Amino acid sequence: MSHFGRAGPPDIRDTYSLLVLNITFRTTADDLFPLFDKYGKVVDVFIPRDRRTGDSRGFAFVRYKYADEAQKAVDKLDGRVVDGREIMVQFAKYGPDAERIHKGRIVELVEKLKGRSRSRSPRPSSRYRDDHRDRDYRRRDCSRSQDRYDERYRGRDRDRYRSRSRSRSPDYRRERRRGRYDDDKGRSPSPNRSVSPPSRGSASPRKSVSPRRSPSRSRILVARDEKERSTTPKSVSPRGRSDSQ
DNA sequence: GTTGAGCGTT
Repeated sequence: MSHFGRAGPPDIRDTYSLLVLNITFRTTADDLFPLFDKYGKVVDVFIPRDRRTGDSRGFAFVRYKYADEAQKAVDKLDGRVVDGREIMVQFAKYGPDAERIHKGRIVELVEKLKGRSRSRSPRPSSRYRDDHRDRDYRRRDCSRSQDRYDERYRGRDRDRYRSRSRSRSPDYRRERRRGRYDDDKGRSPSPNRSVSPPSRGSASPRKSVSPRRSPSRSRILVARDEKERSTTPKSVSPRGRSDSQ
C-alpha cells in the first residue's frame, strides 16, 4: 500500500510515530518521505486512506528510528508549508490505549520531548492547535445535548475514523455515498418495498400532495399502485421506471 | 474537479 513494500505495521517497538496533519489530499507518502528523511531516519511513512473511496484523509504517520530525530522533524516540519498547505507535525498516539502500550517508547518519548520542548521552544504550532480546539469547543457549546450522545457514542464505539466521519465532518459525499450503498443493500433483499424507490423518485410531487390530505394521498397511492401493477404486472423493476421518468 | 477535523495499515 502506502508502505515501502511491507505489509502491516513495520516495527513500532523501536520506532517513534509522528502524526502529520493538515496535509493536502494529493500528498503521498513518497512526497513526505524525503521531506522527513532529511531530518532523521524514517523507517516508514503511512497515509491512512478511506476504505471506500481510497482517497487520503489528509494526514499521515511518519515513523522515525530515533526520538531526537523525530523531535527535530517536528520542530522543523511543524508549520512548514507543503504542497501549498501548512502541515502540523506532532507525536502520534497509537489509539486511545497509546499511553498504556508498554510505556516503552511513547511515554518515555513524550516525557523527554516535553522536557526538551519546554527548554527549547513552547511548541511553535501551539497557536494553531489551540485555534482548532477553540473552534471545536465553540461548536460543541452550540449543541451540548447532541454532544453527550456524540461523546458517549464515540466512547463506546471503537471505530474512530467512522464516528469521526459521521460526527465531525459534514462530508456530504461520504454520507451520500454511504447512504446510497445502504439503500441499495436494503432494497435488494426487500422486493416488497419496491414501492419505496418510486416514492423516493417522486419525492417532490409526493411532498406537494402534503400528508395533511390523507384521503387524497391514499387515493393517489392506490391509483399509482394500480397503475404500477397494470404497467408492470410481473417484474416491478424500480430502476426501470426511474429511467422511464 | 470538490472537502479540511483529526490519530494508523495486518
